[in-house]
Amino acid sequence: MNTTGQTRKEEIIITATKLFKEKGYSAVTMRDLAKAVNIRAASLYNHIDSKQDILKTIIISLAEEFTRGMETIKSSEAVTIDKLRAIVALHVNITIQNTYGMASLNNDWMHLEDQLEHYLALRKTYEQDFIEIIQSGIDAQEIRNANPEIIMFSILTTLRSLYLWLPKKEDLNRQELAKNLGDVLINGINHHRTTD
Amino acid sequence: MNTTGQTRKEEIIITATKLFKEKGYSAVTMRDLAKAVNIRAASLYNHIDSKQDILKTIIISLAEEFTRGMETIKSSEAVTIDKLRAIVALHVNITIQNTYGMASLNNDWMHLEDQLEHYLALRKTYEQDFIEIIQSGIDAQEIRNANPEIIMFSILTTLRSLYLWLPKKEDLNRQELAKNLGDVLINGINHHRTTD
DNA sequence: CAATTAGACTAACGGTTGTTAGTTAACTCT
DNA sequence: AGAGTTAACTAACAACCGTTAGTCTAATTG
Repeated sequence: MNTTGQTRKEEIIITATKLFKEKGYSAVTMRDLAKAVNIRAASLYNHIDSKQDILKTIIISLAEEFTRGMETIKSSEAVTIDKLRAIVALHVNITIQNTYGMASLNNDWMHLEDQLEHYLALRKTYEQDFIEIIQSGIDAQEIRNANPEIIMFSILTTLRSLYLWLPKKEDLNRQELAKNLGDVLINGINHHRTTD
Repeated sequence: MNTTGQTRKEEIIITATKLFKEKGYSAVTMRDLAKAVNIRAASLYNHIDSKQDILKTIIISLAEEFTRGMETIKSSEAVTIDKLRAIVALHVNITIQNTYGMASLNNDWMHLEDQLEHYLALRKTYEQDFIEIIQSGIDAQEIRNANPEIIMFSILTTLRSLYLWLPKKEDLNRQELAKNLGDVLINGINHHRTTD
């Protein structure tokens, strides 16, 4: 432990996460990472097992966090619109808390080796749960009868890209952002709503 | 020219674009690329200048295509909603025509070297034009008075991610997709529209 | 205080990287 | 038919990759 309350291992992983966001997993070398934490490359291995292991730690912990959040939302009693708002808030919260890691989750998952299958399973389940929520909202005539896959894609890609954009809007607090974003995603932008 | 009507150089660039989509620019080696076009790595250099040059070709041509499309839309006489629908169609069309390239445009632009500034300038202008269209729609009370940056972000990230999702929906034709996606993005998904 | 440990270091490994040089065989054009 | 061009090849380059081995020093522990 140092004065900032984080271990060297944590410092290495956090620094790696930042570098991975900037250049992608493959373009970051262990010497890059070492220089960023002011030690030699070989010294990294006193704290971590491998480069691959860093990526695994970043991605799997995030993916499992999303999975836990979705479980809670899925099993709640809320109506569909509120479940969707809860999903928006879930993404906003996780992204605020780990902005850099979201880049790896989105762009570097294919470089997972042992854990690739596990990750893909988590993602598939997440998307299935998402679609089921939308479908039940359509059935209850709570949301419009549009293609549920298009709806999910539209919302989910926006939420997955939050990490790109959120750092530029540090003035917005997370409740406000989740509210505004939820409004736009759910109610659209059209003032008159001509196609109903 | 071969029987498929494409030069060897075009074949190399198209193959590279596919590989870049799957693993990212940095993780694709010239030997990977050579194997995929059934020649030796050194032979690639009879057709292309460098690995970097391939990336430049992919990204800059796409970015300039978007810029030209935006110029046309911007200078048209259409109302805001129709301009936004035209932007959706622009992305759908370019993405259908060059699905793989969109991955590099989204994820590998930071590996541009000489052309990085040029790319960033194009992107900045594009986003500014986009925001101006939204703002004039708000002023004309055509679209809701929400944060124009959030609106742009929400729409643009969805459109930028189309390449991830479009290949799975080959049954949908492009007009239908542009229509459905435009509906969802512009009119939202809420059946009742409670927050107006 | 002696013994252990944690965490940095240097040196080096086998492999891979993008790329160049030089060669050769097959086409194209006069 | 001869000259020139195209596009493949082998061989090799210097640099860089992730990682290991072994060493040294300062802090921690019994």
